[in-house]
Amino acid sequence: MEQNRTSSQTRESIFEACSQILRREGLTNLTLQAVANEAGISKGGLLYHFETKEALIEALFEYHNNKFEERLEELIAIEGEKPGAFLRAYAKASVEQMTDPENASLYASLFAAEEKYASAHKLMREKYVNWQRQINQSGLDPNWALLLRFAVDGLWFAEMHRYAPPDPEQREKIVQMILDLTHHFDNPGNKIEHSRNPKYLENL
Amino acid sequence: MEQNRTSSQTRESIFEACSQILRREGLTNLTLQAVANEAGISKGGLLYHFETKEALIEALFEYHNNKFEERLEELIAIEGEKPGAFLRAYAKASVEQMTDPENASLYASLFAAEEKYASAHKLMREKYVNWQRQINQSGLDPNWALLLRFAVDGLWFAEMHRYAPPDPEQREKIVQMILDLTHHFDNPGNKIEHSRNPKYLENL
DNA sequence: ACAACTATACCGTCCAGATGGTATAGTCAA
DNA sequence: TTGACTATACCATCTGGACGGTATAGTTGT
Repeated sequence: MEQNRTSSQTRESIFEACSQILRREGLTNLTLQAVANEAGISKGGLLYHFETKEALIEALFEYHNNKFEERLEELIAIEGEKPGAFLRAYAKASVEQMTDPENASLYASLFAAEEKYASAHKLMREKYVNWQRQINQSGLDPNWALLLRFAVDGLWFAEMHRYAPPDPEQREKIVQMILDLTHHFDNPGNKIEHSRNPKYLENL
Repeated sequence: MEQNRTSSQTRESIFEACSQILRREGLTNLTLQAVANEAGISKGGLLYHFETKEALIEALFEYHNNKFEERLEELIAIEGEKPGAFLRAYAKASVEQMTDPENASLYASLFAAEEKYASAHKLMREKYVNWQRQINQSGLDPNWALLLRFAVDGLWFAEMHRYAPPDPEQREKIVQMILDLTHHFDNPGNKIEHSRNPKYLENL
């Protein structure tokens, strides 16, 4: 006879089952029955672990977020304490995620799920607030840093939805440009003035 | 007796009905019956105009896309033929859309709908390919132009999902930065080299 | 002018299938 | 004994879609 799995093993297999279904068939086909089948348990067993579908999806978001943040922490450690370190780690972690072609459809489905499941959306918004706080504290001019965050997020957006994404070579060049640009405006005392030839351009 | 509306009047009211439902209640509640109620027609009448729900949603995407592109054309005309003109118009049109607070939830729902309705997704991907082509031809260095497009799209992304978006003042500053940055690298002959102090920074 | 006809713009009803969720009774290994 | 399930039956609700029918507008032949 097979041994019963532990609760945490089963939970992990449920998360992977959800992810597989989202990759293959999208959010529409993510039914409780389908998840149970994919995870090799019954629907009753699934509902033993997650009381509602919304609770399942919220936990799924936590699962993927934790993976991303663990990788982010590693990359932050590698970058050290230099100005812009967090932003560079954020860019690298984002690119790693989006580069995996299997992930594009998974993340597209997850973002779509946020529209339906308010708790998942709330979680993501809190994550972004937290990342934005760290971007603000990364020792760069806040406006410049935010512009670079948007460039990263926009690249993610393009890859995720396959909206005219760059080919791999161009993507690499652009990522390198973004990383390079985090090495400027290190002095947070720099004030940005807006004119035809603004100060933040002269400083480069 | 009341006069029948023309087909195009009814279609417009159907699109607006869809949009209102998406703004208020999201994609989950965008049912044929709900759309019919909101538009003041019956479900049968709705299906007279759109044979399937997917056809309705595809047409809804075309409706909103046309509005965006009409405004984009206006702004392109205002910018004239200068290098980067398209990118500036694209940025301005995008900001105009996202600035309207009612639109945030509408667009979030529309993007979520793309995950479910392949024809709508296909339409959007083609639009982006077209915009990207014009960005490439706008007289800026292609890599730099794409980076700026991503900054615009990332801002849109943040506003749409309410992912730690900037407050209005900061948003305005960042938009101004993006617009300013389209005035550089006017010479498409500029080649970008990647080093610790790349050429594209020296040129500024 | 007017009847005959056609096309358009709907309405109201019905339906098979799927969904999330509940309830219950039982299994089985540690 | 208890935690971790399985298996099955069931329910209320909702969904997109198909259908037959109807009212009005416009066109055409005479």
